[in-house]
Amino acid sequence: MTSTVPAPRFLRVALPTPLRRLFDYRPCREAPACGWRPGLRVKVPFGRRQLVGVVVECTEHSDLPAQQLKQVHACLDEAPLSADWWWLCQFTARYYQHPLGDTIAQALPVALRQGRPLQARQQERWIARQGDDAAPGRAPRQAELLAMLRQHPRGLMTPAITAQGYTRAQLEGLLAKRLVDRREEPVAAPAETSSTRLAEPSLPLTREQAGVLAELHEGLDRYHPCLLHGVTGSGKTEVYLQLIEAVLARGRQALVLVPEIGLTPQTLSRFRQRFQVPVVALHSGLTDLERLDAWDAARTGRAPIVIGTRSAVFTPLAMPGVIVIDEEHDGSFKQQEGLRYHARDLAIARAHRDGIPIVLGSATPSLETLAQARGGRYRHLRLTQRANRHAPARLEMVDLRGRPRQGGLIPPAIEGIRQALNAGGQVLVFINRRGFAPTLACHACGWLAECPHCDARMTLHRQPQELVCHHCDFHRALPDACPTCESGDLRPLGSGTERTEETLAALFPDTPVHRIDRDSTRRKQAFEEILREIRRGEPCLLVGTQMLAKGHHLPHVTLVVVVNADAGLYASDFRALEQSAQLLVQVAGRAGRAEHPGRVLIQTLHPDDPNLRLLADSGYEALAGQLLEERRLAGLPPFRHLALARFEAARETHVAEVAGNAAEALREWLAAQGSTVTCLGPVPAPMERRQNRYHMQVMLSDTRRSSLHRACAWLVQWLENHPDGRRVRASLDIDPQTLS
DNA sequence: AGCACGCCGACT
DNA sequence: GTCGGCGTGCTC
Repeated sequence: MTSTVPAPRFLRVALPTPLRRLFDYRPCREAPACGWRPGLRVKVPFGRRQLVGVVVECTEHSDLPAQQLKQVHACLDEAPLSADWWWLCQFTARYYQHPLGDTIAQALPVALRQGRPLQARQQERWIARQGDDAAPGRAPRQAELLAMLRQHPRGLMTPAITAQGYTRAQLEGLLAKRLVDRREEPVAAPAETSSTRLAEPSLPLTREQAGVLAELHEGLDRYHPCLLHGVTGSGKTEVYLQLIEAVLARGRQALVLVPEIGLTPQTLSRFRQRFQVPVVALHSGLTDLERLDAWDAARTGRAPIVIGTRSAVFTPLAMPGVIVIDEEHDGSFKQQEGLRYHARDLAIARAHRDGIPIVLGSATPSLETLAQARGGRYRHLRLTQRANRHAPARLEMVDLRGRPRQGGLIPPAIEGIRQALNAGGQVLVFINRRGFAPTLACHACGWLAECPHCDARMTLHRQPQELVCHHCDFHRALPDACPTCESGDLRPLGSGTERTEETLAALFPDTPVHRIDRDSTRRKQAFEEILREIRRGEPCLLVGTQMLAKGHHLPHVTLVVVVNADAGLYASDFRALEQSAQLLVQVAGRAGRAEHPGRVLIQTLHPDDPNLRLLADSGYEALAGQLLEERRLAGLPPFRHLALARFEAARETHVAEVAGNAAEALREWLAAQGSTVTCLGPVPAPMERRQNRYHMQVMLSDTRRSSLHRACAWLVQWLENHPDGRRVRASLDIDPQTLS
């Protein structure tokens, strides 16, 4: 095929390698129909292997002599990948200072990264011809099949038909006799067939919801960032649904991002039940090809609603209409390795560029989002009333000091549990450690079970009985005697979910106890099974980690016990308090959704902690205001922006040396530039040794993103060029979520 | 990151 | 005598 546009001499290609540069190639003879353009996928020879890359630039010049350049092997696409997707890749690579090729690789479904053609798989739908009573002559099975198909006016897919015991040959027979039609369509979200969009009517709105929705309707045709700040049970989801209804009515698409744990079958079915149109979900359970199907359905606009977790922010949309970020404060929106992007922040950039509204929903907004709302940059929409009008559960502090503990619980808490169970309620015991006990200690000499590969204690597990490091997953058998003094007096120290479960089972032998943590729900479906059991409403005890706190409707829980609030409240990380407050409020939101107002007991060694008191007496927003003030004074986000350079190597001396050199070089450069950027460190990372690798970090901060960006760019360049850069693994975390 | 090439220990 | 440990070097 010849193109009217002359082929460029060179193609500059981004490839999935950690190298921060592009590679020049000569175009192959066969140009794509559209001519060579940025955004086309190409297969190229690279070293000894073949890689799939994306054309970034078509150019007449290369820094290398033409004869050194290899030729593109083949062009994989007929047209460039979506422009909005391409823009987002470039924005992401620039903002996070990550190699473009690797960014692209993250933003593409695996199947496309591997060079599959950009199209959804097809399936066949068989439809009986209307108003035709003709029979297939002397073919009884075909007649039966035809009768069955006539009962399905919209037709059936091949697998559904063969599952009934019919064969392909019978279908082909009917087709040859022109008694049925065959239609090819994409597997995910086949072209829309229905004219009505709603499958079930919208719920009536409260006055508050209606007001919020009216404000959202106002901004449908422009960039309109909104914080939807609604207490648990105030009906945020209904607002999303009705907003999306309006977006669909304009022929546009909605992208909904939810936390990792939030993409449950219930969430999905809520959307699927409401809307007649295809709802496509992007979650970790999809196969590579299913993901490609979904991606294509979104890209072509066949799927009006796309729901997914963090990585779904990269899904291209043919007609973007709105982005919704549910539980926007949730930490799972930030990727914690490699390309450390924040899906919420990228979504904001995307909405801005597309000129569409974006709704950030939360009962406990992040301080970043709250500051934007307070500064008037985001519209602050509030839902203050629970739809069922019940008062929220109050937080009650329980003083841990000097009280005997059983499985982490002290007598007043145990008494509270007994009362709640006697009243027919369910009780949720929230504990932030899985395993039996945080560690094993020798009572003769004080020895503690430590991980040989990390600066961390090993956690004692009972099922199965062993010591496990939660940082590197190292397992070891339980010692019979202390490795140091040979005493046999080894005892578990502290409590984890397993121990609390055991204690509760002994204290309340007539009540079922369900444990919910990563270990007990490892088996697929196990979590769903337990949740179904819980929803039946019989009195029971639930012991769990954060998994339980987030997003699940547990209408029969009337008491929540937080075993130890102090771990989060007094952690050193600058976001610890914010996150603990969010978690406590979310946990409290689990209690008393039914007829009873519900109680939340918080066990703490510091019942008079001013932050805890403020949260209990005045609520999340009051505490958040206080925390924002502290952040301002401390020069922390959202008032200053941070970037963290992490250094890691097998040898302690190497990390210290290289990180030191890098920081020193950077400081010199900053001084010479007269830059306002602050550079702290290097300091050892909070857990310096992990999996036998040593970690140090250098923190950069500034009030202006632009100067921080320049400083990071310089540091990245230095690491690239300096021989030191190759002796350690260095990575950059823009807007780090934690400093550990 | 891959994947090579390149020089020193315990095995068929 | 080989298989294989991971050190360093390159990829248009």
